Amino acid sequence: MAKPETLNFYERVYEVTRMIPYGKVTSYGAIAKCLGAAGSARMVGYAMNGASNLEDVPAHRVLNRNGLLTGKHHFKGTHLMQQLLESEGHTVKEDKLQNFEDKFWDPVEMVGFKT
DNA sequence: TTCGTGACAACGG
DNA sequence: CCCGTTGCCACGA
Repeated sequence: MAKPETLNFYERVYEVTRMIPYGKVTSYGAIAKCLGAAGSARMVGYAMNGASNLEDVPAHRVLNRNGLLTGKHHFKGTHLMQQLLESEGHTVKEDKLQNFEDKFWDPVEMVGFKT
């Protein structure tokens, strides 16, 4: 008997990722924590794997806790993710987002979306 | 159901 | 800051 919530796990990630404001970024752990699955940060990225094709889901705004563009290799273009971030006013150096903490957007403080 | 995998995170050195 | 190891949980076969 699988829980219905687990089935929405991917949708959860997509929704949170979609609501990421322009010029902001977040981490997998933050999203996972926002969903109530703090220990499932890996699943967030796993879910994003299918989202990388969805333009509705700005997966390029999702980085690891260190601000590294860990998933850039999964995008259509090798450096597409970095260019997208730079296009939004960010600064990327060696696959690493500069001033990451300043641009970090915590979804937990936005959890009040309540569907 | 079990096994293996993974765009992470946290800890120790 | 970098490096290696461990834990985490959902998904696919």
